[in-house]
Amino acid sequence: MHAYHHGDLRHALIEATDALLAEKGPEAFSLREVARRAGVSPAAPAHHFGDAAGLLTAVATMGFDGLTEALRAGQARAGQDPRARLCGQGVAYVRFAMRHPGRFRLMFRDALRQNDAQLQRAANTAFLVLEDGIRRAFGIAPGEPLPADAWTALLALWSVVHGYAHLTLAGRFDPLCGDASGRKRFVERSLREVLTKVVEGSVPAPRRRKPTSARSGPAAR
Amino acid sequence: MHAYHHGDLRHALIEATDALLAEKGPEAFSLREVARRAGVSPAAPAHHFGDAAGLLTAVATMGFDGLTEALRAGQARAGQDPRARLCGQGVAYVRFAMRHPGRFRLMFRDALRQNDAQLQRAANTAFLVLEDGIRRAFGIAPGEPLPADAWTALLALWSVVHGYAHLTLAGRFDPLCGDASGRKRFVERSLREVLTKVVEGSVPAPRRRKPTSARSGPAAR
DNA sequence: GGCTCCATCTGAACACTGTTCAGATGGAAT
DNA sequence: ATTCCATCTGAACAGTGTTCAGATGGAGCC
Repeated sequence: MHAYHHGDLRHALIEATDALLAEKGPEAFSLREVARRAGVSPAAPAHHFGDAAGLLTAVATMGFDGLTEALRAGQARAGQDPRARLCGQGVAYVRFAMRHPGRFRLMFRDALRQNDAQLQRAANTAFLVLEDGIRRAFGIAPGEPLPADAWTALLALWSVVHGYAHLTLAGRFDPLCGDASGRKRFVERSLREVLTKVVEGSVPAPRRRKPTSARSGPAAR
Repeated sequence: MHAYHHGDLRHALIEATDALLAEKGPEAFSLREVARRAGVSPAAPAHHFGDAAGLLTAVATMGFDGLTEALRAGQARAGQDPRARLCGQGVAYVRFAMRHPGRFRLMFRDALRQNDAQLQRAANTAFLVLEDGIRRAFGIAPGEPLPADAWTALLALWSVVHGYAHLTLAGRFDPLCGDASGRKRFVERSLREVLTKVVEGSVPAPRRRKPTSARSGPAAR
């Protein structure tokens, strides 16, 4: 009954791709394999995504949306102190990468359609969460351009979490922990220290208020 | 006369691979294309490298050797101040990535034979240059284990340069500079600031000496 | 109801990939 | 001069992404 007009094959293909990515990694991706898993002919995906790159781009877009959500949650869980919130974002960034290694690595490949509008929007949204955190910490209103110090802090924070995530996934830290099994423990212990050092080095401490009220002033939205 | 026994086909294949990587990137690598460029049958590489992964591993190993050299040079060019030397290494790391994007991206793929002895040695050697810089800055003798602060600084520095390099190559900073053409200028301007912030935040200032002698004391080798 | 339309999916084809393997080749050691 | 053997070929196989004419069947219209 549903050999044709599968329902939403589009969604099924995206899910199958994500599953394949999760268990075999992005290098082992195969369009035919995905079609096989969705129980469909190898030519079927072309009609929905045009290309293998099209399908991968859709999955990566979903990935960036997930990252955005994770960053927001990590930020919110960290309380009100702007620097703690930035650390919360950083931890969330790396945790996201460790929880979805295939997805994460896919998101920064050039096998994607880099000029796809949806992808650009999703990636930019994730980036804006970080920028928003920086604005808060530096007391810059949403419209204003960032001063040099803020740019530097933004780049430093983004680079450090991205590098940490990428190096961890590439197994480059494995000789430092207990060879890939204690990886999680190692990350939980060392990442926080790295983050606080970087944040303290490039983001100014919040202006002292009486420790009674938690509000941070009229600059914050 | 040289249809057979090419001389050193091994070397020719490595060079052809590197050239292909430079102009098309690692995602477009093809063993047959490399064989074609070396003027040889598609089965020839198998005898020297066994596998496509074997050839790529050899190229990546060469890449790590080059990175080691670049780090040493960048460190030496920065003078005697330990923190300046660390910044010099960081700049060299990112410049290496920008000069050899394909090579660099290949070096952190999992299409390699990660347990290859040569590769591990080469990668570890590059890492040790960075560790040596940290030892100098913290005044830790080569045999001694690193204290927690030094580990944190090492991870922070490595992560930040790696993340910066990777994000730049992925084009993730292009919206921030003049869309991919001013990339070089942007990097030269912002990287240094990022690096000094991170280094100053996680590496202690050298103990004050009279500004006459440049020697840094008996702790340094 | 019957009808047409059209997005959706198939099946076969094409060019390409990595890998394997029996055999040709020719330099080097005997 | 002859044997040996690392080196390389050519053909084969399975698997890949992509294209395209045609089958399928739901949705909308008369």
